[in-house]
Amino acid sequence: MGRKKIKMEMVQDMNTRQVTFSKRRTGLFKKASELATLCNAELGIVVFSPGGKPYSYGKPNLDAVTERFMRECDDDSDSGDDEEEEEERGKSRPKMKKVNERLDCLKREIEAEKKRGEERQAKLESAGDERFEKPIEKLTIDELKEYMDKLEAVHGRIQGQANKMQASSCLVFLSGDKASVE
Amino acid sequence: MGRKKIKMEMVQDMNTRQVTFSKRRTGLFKKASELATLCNAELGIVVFSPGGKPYSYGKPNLDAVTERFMRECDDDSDSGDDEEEEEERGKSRPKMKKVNERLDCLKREIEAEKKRGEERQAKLESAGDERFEKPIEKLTIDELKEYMDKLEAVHGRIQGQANKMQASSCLVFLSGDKASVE
DNA sequence: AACTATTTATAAGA
DNA sequence: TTCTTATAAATAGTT
Repeated sequence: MGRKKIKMEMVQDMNTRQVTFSKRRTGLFKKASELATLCNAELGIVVFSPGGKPYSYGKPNLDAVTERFMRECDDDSDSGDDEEEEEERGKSRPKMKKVNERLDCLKREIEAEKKRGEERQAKLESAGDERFEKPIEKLTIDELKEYMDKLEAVHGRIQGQANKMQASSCLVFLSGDKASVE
Repeated sequence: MGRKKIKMEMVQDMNTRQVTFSKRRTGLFKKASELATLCNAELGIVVFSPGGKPYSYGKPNLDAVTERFMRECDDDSDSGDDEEEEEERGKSRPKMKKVNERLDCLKREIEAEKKRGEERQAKLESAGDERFEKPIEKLTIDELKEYMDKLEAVHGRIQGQANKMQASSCLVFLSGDKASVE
């Protein structure tokens, strides 16, 4: 439909191709809008120009159409696509439903993990200094004795450690602040 | 473009509307395929018939176009949609990129949470009697002092507790084994 | 971007 | 649904 009939193959001249794209994209979107209006149909189009720029049209809007299609057509394709390679069917489409399920699943995992973590943290905290306080009232005499023995041992080790440390700090002090201790 | 010019409004007669949809959908898909061929452009279309049946066209196939659009056009809409209600912009589109980011983010959260959890678990397990052994060598003098103070305090409390317990055990002994101690 | 000779799409009818 | 065809609409090449 023009001065001449053209062959249906890629337009060679880059400039002409860009012009053709512009004109025909406009025409396509107009046709789309007419179809939508006349038949009260929902529809969405996405096109990438030869330069890679995206253009879209949608009624009532692209998102609504996309979502509806994702939701309703996860498994049934009534499409007339130009698909050459059919092999990896079912792997290509994102499938929002699946993605959302996965998201929910991950969220639940996180919650569970956090809860477990908090419980451990609580235990840890109550196991630290608390160890020196509450439990004691509930120990038997024998347990107290055992505990005492441990304390004595630690006490001794601490004394030793403290002595060693004081000794080295003395050395540091004596050697002035040029030397460092490993 | 037919025997008569028609008004651009929804075709009233249900039957005629269905026919119009069929013809125009065919025309639209043909136009789309021509645009794709002539300009070597990727493009995808989804239409819902008045009866709710979905039809799609895509080159090289719908999924490729959808994914590319999702990936590249999360924020820039060069669209000419018929959107009436603009209020909830940014809430409607699923936005695969965002979803994928969110997914990755959640995965990382889980990993981090699990690691923290394991660390806590490890600490918990080694926090029992180990507390009395390994850490000491790595404490500073000040920390040692603080630790000592705590030990002294516990020591005292244990003594007190032991005394109380011995006292009550004496009472128990004196009163025979009929009485019980609270 | 505008023009226009031609081609193409399609409304109505069968 | 498909075919036919008079007519409306789209557009290739030009300016």
